[in-house]
Amino acid sequence: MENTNQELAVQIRNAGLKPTAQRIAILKELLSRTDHPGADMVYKKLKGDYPSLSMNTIYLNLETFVRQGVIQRINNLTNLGRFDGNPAPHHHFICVQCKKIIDLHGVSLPDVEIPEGFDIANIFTDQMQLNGVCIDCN
Amino acid sequence: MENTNQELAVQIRNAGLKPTAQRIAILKELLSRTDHPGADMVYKKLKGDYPSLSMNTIYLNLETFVRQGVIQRINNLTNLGRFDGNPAPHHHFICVQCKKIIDLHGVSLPDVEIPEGFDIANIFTDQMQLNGVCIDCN
DNA sequence: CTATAAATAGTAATAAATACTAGACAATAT
DNA sequence: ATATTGTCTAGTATTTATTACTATTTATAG
Repeated sequence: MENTNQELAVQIRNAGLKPTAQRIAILKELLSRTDHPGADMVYKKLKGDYPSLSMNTIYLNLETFVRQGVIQRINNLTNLGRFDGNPAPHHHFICVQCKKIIDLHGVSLPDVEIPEGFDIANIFTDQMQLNGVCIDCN
Repeated sequence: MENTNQELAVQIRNAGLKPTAQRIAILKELLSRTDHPGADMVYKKLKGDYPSLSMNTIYLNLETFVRQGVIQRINNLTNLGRFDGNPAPHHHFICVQCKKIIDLHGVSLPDVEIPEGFDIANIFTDQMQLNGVCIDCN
């Protein structure tokens, strides 16, 4: 179920954006792969077809797509290393706005569907990260 | 329940490390605050008491502490922005070793204790990040 | 077709993290 | 006490990710 450029253009226009060749290519690339790439991975892949493509364009458009709800950023959390003096497994809540991190205690196995060929035993079910908006930012 | 330098030194030595003044200061700082700081935040705080302190020392020792299980890194995930072409809320599994990201579907509210003054309504319970080790790395 | 507002490319700047090296320090053996 | 060994720190240099800036180009409304 590959998306045509036509369909992608419509999707982009519906988000209130101009469907440029670069945007279509970036979105198509994101939709065609399942590895949740970063900016450089997208760039490396598209550079062949669009030699003049700028890294800056990738960053700008990824951010624009996120803002318009066309895609989502997975680690909106923070690009900074963050540490916890307590090494015991526990959950963390991360405010997507101010990047505040709050401890959450209690242990439970979330009821998620486990993908084919995937071993539930290797998930640290006591070390989840929950995203949201903290009291202060709300 | 402030830890004494004595106690911290014991803890560091138990982890097989030399309890240097810098290490004690870094660990004490991490244990005394609840905001899960990054390297620069620790540095800024300690620079006053230890003018000769190097940023490099912070990085090295934080990593050393993590390796020895004295502290934990919260976003071991990745230092890269990562994106998902599907904007619909769903869970993600992240391999702490190879940084692979895998979609997990299904929605459930994990049974965690909510801290005082915290609003459960602001947690995106359908956008959790689960950590673990993927099949390939295991 | 033209005007204009938005988007891109390219370069430069910033910031986080890592690499490297020389020197300092501590523990132990002599 | 002195020498020896290995570990740790400071300081600088590098790499890498990201953002900022600006001139040029492109898409689209009029």
